[in-house]
Amino acid sequence: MRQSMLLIPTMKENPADADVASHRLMLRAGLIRQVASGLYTWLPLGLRVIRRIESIIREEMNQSGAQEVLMPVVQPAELWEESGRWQKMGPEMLRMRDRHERDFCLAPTHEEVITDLFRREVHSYRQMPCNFYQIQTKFRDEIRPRFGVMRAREFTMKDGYSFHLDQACFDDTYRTMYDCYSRILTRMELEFRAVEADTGNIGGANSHEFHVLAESGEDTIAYATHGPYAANLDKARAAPPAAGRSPGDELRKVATPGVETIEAVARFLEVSPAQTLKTLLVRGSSEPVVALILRGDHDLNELKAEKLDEVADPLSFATEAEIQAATGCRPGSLGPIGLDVPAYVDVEAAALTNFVCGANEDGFHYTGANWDRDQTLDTARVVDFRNVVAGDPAPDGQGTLQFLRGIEVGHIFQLGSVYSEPLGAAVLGPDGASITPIMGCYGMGVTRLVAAIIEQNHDEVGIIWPDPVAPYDLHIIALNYGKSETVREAADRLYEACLSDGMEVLLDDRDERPGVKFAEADLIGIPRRITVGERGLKDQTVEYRRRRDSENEVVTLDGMLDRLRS
RNA sequence: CGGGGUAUAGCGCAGUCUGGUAGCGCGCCUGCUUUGGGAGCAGGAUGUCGGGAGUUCAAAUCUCUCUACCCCGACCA
Repeated sequence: MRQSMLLIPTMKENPADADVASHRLMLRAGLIRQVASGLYTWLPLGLRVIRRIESIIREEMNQSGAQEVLMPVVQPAELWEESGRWQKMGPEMLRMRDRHERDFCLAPTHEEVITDLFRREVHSYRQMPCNFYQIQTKFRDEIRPRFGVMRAREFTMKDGYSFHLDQACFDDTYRTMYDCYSRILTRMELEFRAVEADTGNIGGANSHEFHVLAESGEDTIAYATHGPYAANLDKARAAPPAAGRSPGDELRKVATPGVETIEAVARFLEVSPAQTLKTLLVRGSSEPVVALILRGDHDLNELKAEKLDEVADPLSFATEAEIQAATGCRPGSLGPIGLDVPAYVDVEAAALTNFVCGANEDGFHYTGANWDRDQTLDTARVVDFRNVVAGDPAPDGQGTLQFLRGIEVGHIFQLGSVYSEPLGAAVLGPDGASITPIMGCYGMGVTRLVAAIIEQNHDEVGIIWPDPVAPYDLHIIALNYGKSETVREAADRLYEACLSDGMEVLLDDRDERPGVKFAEADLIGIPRRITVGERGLKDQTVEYRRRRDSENEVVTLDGMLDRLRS
């Protein structure tokens, strides 16, 4: 393609409202333009990247035995009523009415439609298993779109759905998809991690998220320094604590006037926060409030806590008034000893001896407190509900946990029969009995991948596309193309040679000054660049350089032509 | 939804406090010069100052109101 024919509106200055690198560079390099919050137009360069990502995904999915379909973006309410999600889905599902006053939605996902297809068309165990996928637009009315296409409302996703007669067959396909996802991300030259993830309300043993590692990522992932363990912080576990010292200290009630935070208590009593207990009150599922007791230096993991039987889901903290009503004291002086509400104790908090905790009386704390001697510990309610911290022992004992930031670009998990069951999808088995299939679901964010790739591949001056996803393979910079006959001839020859070789090549034939061309070439980030100028052509040479490198290689024009043809 | 912020030329911003008829840089157009890292000179075009209402002789500026967008917290590919 001749650059003079392409709309690549680059920007010299940084757009005011883009503060992550990928968003800034996508705007500056003319890949996207915002239309409204969370809605973007993809310009020619950006679209080419999407297409290349899609074709890698397609190749790998097809090779893994999945078949491509295309489902509608606009879907009838009836299907969603069958699954119960018309009611269950919140305002992130955009609903609308047609001219006949029928309800529709813009699809945030496609379980209902694929299950509907399956139940209509697949009737025999002989046709099983099935694995479908599509690459298609999703719409989710996100509360707060941000970071450009990283979290847009309209986005492109590869979503796949598989159907199985039994668990073993599902497990097999799950593994295949896991490997497929790993290959896709590897082919894009991304540094990524597959991590154990929260399965949400669907359950099932298997769920993995695929995270592209980036400081700007919205997720925290924990990984073991000397083993395979890796998990989203939401779900990460640590090895249980060793037994503590034997209790020896005397229980003492000390005055701590006005000292209410863990930091203040620890400073005031000259102990480490790790030697204190923190007592949080949240709303209960049956009781008005439930206590969650953690070690002072640990944070509550809200997802884990939410799953505890007696804790209300979704999790919500008790207000100060509710705390006063339940305990007669302010939040800063709570503790387990003599506390008259149901309590869960985190395993690490349960392992403490001679600890400091609130005395359930304003302005007082206990020191030298011990479980069982001073307060009975209900072992049935000793569970893990804290966030792991860096340095915790890995759950399998292989090293310690460390943190990384990640961008979630893929998620695979088991759906069980939560869609096949209510929608009545079933096939007949060899014995004539009806079998409700187990389903798997496999998502990958295509447009998010564009941003993730840039997060990992850029420098101060622009994008550095990895070869497999670059919008063009080669950028020919023709200096003074409009005026110099020699430059034009040489550049055209190179250009034609590339084209006839089936290479994707961009020829900068514009009437711009060299500085402009170089700066924009760096910004756009096409991985290989040939500079054609009169200076080199005097000796029949051109310059070749990879975007990642800083040095030009001088090559004869004929040598370059040979190289391109080979 | 809660908290914070912004809205002035295509982009980035000043002007708003202290009302007086809109400006800077980049970009765009024309001409000349220049041509290996975002050129120089000269000339030029472009604004319902986010919308509406109000106060005033006079509003980008003051008041009220609506809207859009951005940032920080709960969702997710």
